[in-house]
Amino acid sequence: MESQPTFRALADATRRDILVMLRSKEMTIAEVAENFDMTRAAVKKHLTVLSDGGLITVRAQGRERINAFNPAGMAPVLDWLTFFDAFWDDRLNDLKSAIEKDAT
Amino acid sequence: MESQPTFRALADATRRDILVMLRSKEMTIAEVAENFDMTRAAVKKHLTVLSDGGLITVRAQGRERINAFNPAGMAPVLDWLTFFDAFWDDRLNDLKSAIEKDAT
DNA sequence: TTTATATGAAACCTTTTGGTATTACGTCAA
DNA sequence: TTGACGTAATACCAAAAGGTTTCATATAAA
Repeated sequence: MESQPTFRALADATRRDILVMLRSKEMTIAEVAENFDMTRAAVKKHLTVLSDGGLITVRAQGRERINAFNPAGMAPVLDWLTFFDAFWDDRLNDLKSAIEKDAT
Repeated sequence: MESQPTFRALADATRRDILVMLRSKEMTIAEVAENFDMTRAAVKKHLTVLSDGGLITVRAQGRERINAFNPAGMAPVLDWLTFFDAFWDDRLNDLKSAIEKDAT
């Protein structure tokens, strides 16, 4: 699996913000663009990069394009991070409890 | 905490490779450079980016600079990833077992 | 059918990035 | 002290990245 496009997609703050937004709700390009101080064309470029990185899926609905967060796209990043066992070992409990707390 | 420099540092494949190398052994700039087909100056730039991202620490030892992996530098990335609870929920068991297996 | 809307796509611009080459500086060893 | 060595710093270059503008196309609505 080619992880480079995924890491590249996450390297930009705007794209990370888009992902956080899409995490809770699917959105059209125009809807995403409303949240940023840039043109729709620029936002569309970011969405393309996110799609190339496998982090979102895009489906057509009439003349609109529905962008949705794709959790599975995170896999390459997670796989890479598992190289750092000691780090994860220290952090795993914190992470787990954070998730469990959030699931309350 | 400013996470942008950390995400940026991880966006380049050469820098990720350097991190994997430093994970098991501290190295001077020249030692790191031996493993890549580029000049020491280029490698040094990558090390500077990694340092800016908090992913490595650098200490002087005579005329040499010892570069060491800094696990704590991963924190911003991990913190950001915890936004995606559902994803982590699906993957947590796999990750945990992978780590436990590796610790054998 | 006309017209407005949502997106796609290309051309263009500026800044950043990844790389080289060159030069200077501090340190170790003979 | 005199080189040799490891690194720092600078100038420079090509390509990629992030953005805008403009125009074309497809669909929705009047």
